[in-house]
Order: sequence, then structure tokens, then C-alpha cells
Amino acid sequence: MTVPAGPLVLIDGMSLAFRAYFALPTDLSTSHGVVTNAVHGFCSMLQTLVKDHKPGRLAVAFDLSGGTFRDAMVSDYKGGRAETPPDLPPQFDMIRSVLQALNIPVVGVPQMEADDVLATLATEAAARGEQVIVVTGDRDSYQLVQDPYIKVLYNRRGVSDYAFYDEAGIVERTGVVPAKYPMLAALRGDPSDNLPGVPGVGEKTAAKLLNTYGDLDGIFSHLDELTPKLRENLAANEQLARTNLEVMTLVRTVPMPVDVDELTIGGWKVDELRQVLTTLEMQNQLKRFESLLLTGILGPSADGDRQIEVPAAVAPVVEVDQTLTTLESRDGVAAWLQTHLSEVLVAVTWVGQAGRSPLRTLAISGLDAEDVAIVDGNLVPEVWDLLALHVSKFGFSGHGVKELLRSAAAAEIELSGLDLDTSLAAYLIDASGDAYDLDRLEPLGPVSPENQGLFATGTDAEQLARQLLQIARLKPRLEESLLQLELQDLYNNVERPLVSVLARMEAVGIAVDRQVLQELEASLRVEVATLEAKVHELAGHSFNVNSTQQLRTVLYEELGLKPGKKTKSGSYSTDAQTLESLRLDHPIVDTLLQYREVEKLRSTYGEALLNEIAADGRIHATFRQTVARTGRLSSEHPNLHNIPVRTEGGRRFRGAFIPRSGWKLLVADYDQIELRVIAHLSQDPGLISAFLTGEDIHRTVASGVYGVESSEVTHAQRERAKMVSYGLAYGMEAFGLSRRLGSSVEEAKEIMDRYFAAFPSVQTYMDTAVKEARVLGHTRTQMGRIRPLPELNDANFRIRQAAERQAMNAGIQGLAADLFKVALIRLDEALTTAGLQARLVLQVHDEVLVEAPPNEQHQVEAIVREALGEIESLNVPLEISLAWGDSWATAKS
DNA sequence: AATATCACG
DNA sequence: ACGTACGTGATATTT
Repeated sequence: MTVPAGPLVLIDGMSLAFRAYFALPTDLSTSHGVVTNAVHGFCSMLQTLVKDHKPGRLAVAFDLSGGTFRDAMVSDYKGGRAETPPDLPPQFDMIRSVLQALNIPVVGVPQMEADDVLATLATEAAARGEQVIVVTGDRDSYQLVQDPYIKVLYNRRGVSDYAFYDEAGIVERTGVVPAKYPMLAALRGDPSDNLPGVPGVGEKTAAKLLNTYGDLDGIFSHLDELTPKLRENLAANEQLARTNLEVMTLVRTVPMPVDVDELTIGGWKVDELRQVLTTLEMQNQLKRFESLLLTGILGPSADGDRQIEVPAAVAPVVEVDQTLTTLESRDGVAAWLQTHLSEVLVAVTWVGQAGRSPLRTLAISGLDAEDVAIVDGNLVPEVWDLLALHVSKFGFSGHGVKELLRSAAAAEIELSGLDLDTSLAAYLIDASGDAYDLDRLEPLGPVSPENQGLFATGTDAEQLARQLLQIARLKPRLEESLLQLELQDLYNNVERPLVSVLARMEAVGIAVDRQVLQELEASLRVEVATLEAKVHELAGHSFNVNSTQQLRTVLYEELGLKPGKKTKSGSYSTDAQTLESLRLDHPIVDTLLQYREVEKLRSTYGEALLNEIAADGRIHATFRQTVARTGRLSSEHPNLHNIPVRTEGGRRFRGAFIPRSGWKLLVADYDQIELRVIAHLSQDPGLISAFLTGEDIHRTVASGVYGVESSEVTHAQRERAKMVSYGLAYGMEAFGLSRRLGSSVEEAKEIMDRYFAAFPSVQTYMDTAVKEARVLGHTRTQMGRIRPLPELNDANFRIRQAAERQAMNAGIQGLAADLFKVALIRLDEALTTAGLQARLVLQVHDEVLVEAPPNEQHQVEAIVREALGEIESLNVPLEISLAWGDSWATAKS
């Protein structure tokens, strides 16, 4: 018998179909209104799966009885999970039809759940020494993992977010070995299976108990060694835990209608597939399947013929003759580059997440994109070097190039010579877009529905060739637009040089003290549990405190508290502001506020940040340059722009952000940069002189507003002045100010009048900003950044007013962002020029973190002051706060 | 995917 | 009479 080429991939069809259904909108339907969202999602999942894991053989498990009957059974013995939506079960059959056309075996056993069927198949295959990948969105599957045979590809959410677990992965994720996972779930409960857990026992406690005492028997025979509270909870819930364990343990002895040996791959029937998908009106999926089948990855067709005509919709894009050459060796790359001694276009695909994982394929071409070279993404250093040398000499263009630069930076390669990044150009030209994916841009976009995913079909090489063609066509148009709109300087001097600064910052990442985070998370977990119990007690019953729906019922119906404002969907709000006003009415309110704060910190900054720590002990966020309408950067995976600082408890998280071992961390930030920008733009003499003389600006404003001597300003007055100043930058009205000051609207109006009387040019500036924007249809920062604001002439008063506030703010926030970007570039450049080891590790709107070895501290400090401080184009000085420390917390001044 | 909430500048 | 401060991203819940 021949050994299968790839692993046996076993798919939990039920689980993935559910995930797909909830991930996609139900308005994905045929013209007759038949909902097909789950079919869409399932097809996409199947395609990525096959591409990424190249199965030797495949099987999909479904419950045989379909959705409704099964659901009735499930709620019967599992205590009721969410009901199956009525438009899902019909889609199970549609999915089955697709699978049948692909000749992928669908396995089902009467009365048995799909996951038990999978468990049985996986166990049998592993016993024969085969590689198995179980694909599911059900955590129960964790127990199946068995090195080196069985791995689990777990769908976290949506259609594309997966985690790939081996034994070590399960231990890291859950704290226990796979075999013990059912016990862990039995103790802490499982929300997705609707299993209640033992009170006071979360994942951490459960793991600790299991690792100490082995199993449930072990734990229950050593209760005397535990703390009283824990002992009591466990003793009272022993039966619960044991029943849970039975439910959680997958059956591995389901009588099978097929033998593992009988599972196959190949034998697909393209005509049948066409018929099925055409009936479902899923032309797009059909095209994707066709190109997938062409690759041979799913084996030969039923009649042994792999030929499929090239889908028609692709034709208009590839009307140019493109030659694709695969370059195998370093010499091949060298030879190709030799014959292309001019600027190149580049595009890449990734094995996993873009920029954070290895390249899968790299494509290079000349500026006409006709002669395309394909290089395996697993670049050896020599190939990187060749490429770097070439582009530094001749230049390169691409789309979203930061990802490539980041990968290069991780390999310690600097790719200089960036010419045009089409995504950046498109963003500068119209910053109001919600995405700048290649397939959404002219000339091919905004694409008609049949062209969506144009660059996602076909083989890697074909996709990349089409991308290069699109880039080639976009380039001259975008360059022309940049010129027309006078955006060239902004692009050349700010956005373009920033790309590599950010790429390196991302690749370097910021070091994190895992221990500190773990301790914080653990203590918050305990605190949350206590607060939750207290809320339940005060409510008189238990409920999901995280559910605003349930909370509303408790507060406003059961406890009779007086509801305040409504949310935009018309229900009563339970947000912090509303709760604040109810604080004195019932003790539950205060507890609730505490619960919210602590749970937020635990989930967002404890748990999530821990999961983001990479193998090198650092967090590598992504800084996005094409998101914020105003020109700011944004941070994601994770968002490091909102690490707590305003409350004592939250601030502790900053203690976990540290410099490289033995080094120091420098935190530098601008003082009131936006207020200084307002002073500069408005040229208000009062504000400018206040900044020039270095007075405390809020004190000065308070003095102007309250008509008292600067020295007489009280703390409260200063705080209020601060609110006025910032509110102003956002176009706040008297009503809003009154709410924030807790005063009457009249009083707020009075204060604003006095502000504008004291600093009259500010009002003029605001008025002018709106007027100009209304005529032009956009605002422009001093450095030329455009923000389109067509809503300024909207028929709807409310929308118009919002646009006016945006117009007032855009010039201010935008210029501050531009100035900071320039400072980052200058700082990076100066550090490099000085030949220092010090490097940028993080940026937060008006703050930058640099790590440096102790012997460089002096020099680095001077460089930072100079790079950030001397901005010639402003008529107010910029002040910088600067502090060294061993963490982000201790360095904070 | 939409909603509610909340963390930051 | 209406709505009421700009800009982000992440979490959990719900559909």
C-alpha cells in the first residue's frame, strides 16, 4: 500500500456550517430568497483548508438526522443550546450536494453526533500510524490531539481564523494535556455546550487541580487539602462535574459504515458541481473551485480529465499576455534580475497571516507586468540580498508593501527603494474609503460582484500575476492623481519613508514581561468572580452580567431603577455614564461598575495580550497606515494604542511592557500637541503667547475663562478649562460641555462665550475651516492631507452638523498626526545615522517608545529631543516630556 | 454582521 | 423638534 501524500483531513461539517452561518450575513441568498450564507462560508473554508493543508484524503462528518431533529435531541440531553435558525438546516443539504460533486465522502451514523464519528475515525487512523487533522469549531475536539498523529485545526471565529494545535499547543491554550481536557471542561463548565461549571473554578483553577491530582477521582479524594471555599464548592458539585465529564467525553467506538481505508480523494465531477453551484447562484464559488480543481490538489476528476475552461470573468483582466516563469535557484533569480535592469513590481502571498508569517510565493515583474517571475517564498538569505540590492538600485512598487518590508526586516534585510505603494496612494487620494484592497480599486474596481475576489482565484502564481497587472495599470493613474491633488510632497516626504520605519518597528516589537501579565490576569480573574457573585446576589438570581439585554431586565424591570438615555436601537442604556447617575439608588450599580472595569481589564488586557506574545517574548502589533480618516496611524493585533493609563488598576498593565533585557526604555511624548496646533492654526495671540512663555496652558485658559488671576486658578477650574479646550477641538457644543462639566447648559454656554472672547481667533479659525471645507468638499491639513467631507452639504441637518464637527477637527488632529509622522521618520533616521543599537519599539499618536542599551542613553536622549523638538513650520514651540525606565509604567513622568 | 460597551490619544 | 465631541480597535453578546 502506498503511503498517502498528505494527512487525512476530517471535517466536522456541523460545526463548520454553524460557524459559517453565524459569520456571514443571511442576506447572502439566491434571487428567490433562499439563504445560502452557510454554503458560501463552508465552501470558502473548504478551499482554504485544502490549499493550506493539502490533504491526502478527506472526509466530512454530518449528523445524519439533520438539524431540527438533532437539535431537539441536543436540547433534551444537554439542557438547551441556542436554537438552530430555521434557514440553516436546508443549507446542510446544499453543502452535502457540493461535497458529493467533489466526491468528498460524507460520513454520518444514525443517532450519533458528528463529533463522535470524527473521534472514532481519527482514533482508528492514528492507530494505523496516519497523520490526521481534525477541523472543527468545537473545543471538545481538543481531547483528540495526540502527538505525532492527531492535530486539531480549531476555528476560532469567522471563516478564516484558525488555530492549529498539537499537544504542546493544547497545553499552552488550556493548561492541561489533551486527554484531560474533558475533565477541565467538566469542572469549569462550557458555555458553548451550555454546561454549568463548579462555581469558583475557572480554567486556571481547574488546570491546577488536574495537574496536581491527576483526575476527578484524585481531586475528590483530596478535598481536605484545598481551601474551605473551594472544597465546599467542589463537594457540592461532584455529581455535576461527573455528569459533565460524561457529556464532554467523545465516543470513539461508533460503529462505522465505512472503513478508514475506504476514504479517498479525487473523482470529482465538474459538471455536477457546475449544476449545483449554478442552481445556488454561486458563480464565484464555482470559479474558485474550478481553479482549485485545476491545481490537482483534490486529485483527478471522475473521468480522469482535469481540463476546465478558464472562467470567463477572469478574461477581461488578463487581456495582456503575461509570461510566468518559475525561478528555482539563486542563479535563476540573479539571471532574471540581470535581464530586468529597471524598476520592478512586487507582490506576495503568505502561508498564514500577511506580514507575520513566512512568505508563500513572491512575484516580480517589470513595470508592464508582462514578464512575471515566480519565486518560492522560502527565501534564502542570498535571494533576499539579490532582491534588496536590485530594488535599492532600480526601485520597486507594490500594494501594501509594509508587510513585505516587515518580513524582510525580520530576516534582517532592508528593502530600500520604494517608489509607489498603490494602497498608500489610494488612501491619500481618498481617505474616506473603508478598504483599499487591490480588487476594489480602479481600473478594475469598485468591482462588479462577479469580479470580487478576482485576485483570490487560481493558483498562487496566477493570482500574483493578476495583482501585478493591476498594480501596473494603477500606478500611472495614481501618480497622476497624486500630482493633480498636490499630494506628492506628503507622499514622498511623509507616507513613503514612514513605511519602512513602521515595518521595522513591527518586526522589532515590544518586549513583554509574561509573569507580570499572568499575575495581573490571575488576580483580576479572582476579583471578577467575586464581583460577579455579588452582582448575582444583589439581583437575587444569577444571570450573564456581560449581556446588556439581561442586565437591562434586572436593573429596569426587576429592581425598578429609573432608566436614563436610550441607545440608538431604542433600548435603555446600561453604559457607565448611565450607571454613574444611578449609583446612589441601588448598591448593585456600584458593584456593576467595578465588575465592568475589572472584566474589561482582564479580558482585553490580561487574557488577550498574553495570547499575543510571540515566541521571542515580544508583542508585534501591526500599525495601519491607511485607516484613519485624519491621517493618524492605528494599531491592531493587538491594539497597543489603548493600553490603560487613566485608572490606577489599569495602569499596572504598562508595567508589563519592558525594554530588552539589560536595556532601558525611553518614553517621549508631546505635551498638548493638539492645543499647540490650534494655537498655530488660529494664530490666536493669547494662546500663542501662553505657549511661548511656557505657562501652564490650562491655567491660562482657566484664567481667561473665569476672569481670575493665573495664580488664583483652582484645581477644579483648571480641570474644567482642560475639558473646554479639548472639547473645542472636537466642535463641542454647549449642551455637550454642560453634560461633561455637570452644569447647566446656560452655564456651559457662558463658559464657551468667555473662552471665545479670550481667544477670539480660535472661533474665526473654526468658522473658516468649515466654510472652506464646504466649498471644496474636503479639508486639507497644512501638510496637504485631504479629508473628503461631502456630507457638509447633506440634506439631513444632523449629518451636516456632524460633518461640520469633523471639518473643525480634521485640520487639527490631522496636522498633529502629520507632525508626529515626520518626527518618527527623523528620529529613526537619526538613530540609524548615529549607528546606534537603539530602536523604536512603539508609537501611540503623540508618544514614542525607544529601547536602548545603557551606554547609549545620553546620545539617544539628545537625538530624540532634536528629532521631535525642532519643527520649523510651527509658530509655537513643541514641548516634549521624556523619561527613562525599566517599563512603560516606571518611565511615565 | 450588528450592537453595546469601553480602553486610549 | 432634534441631537448634541473627534479619531481608533477589541471584547462579548446576539442574530
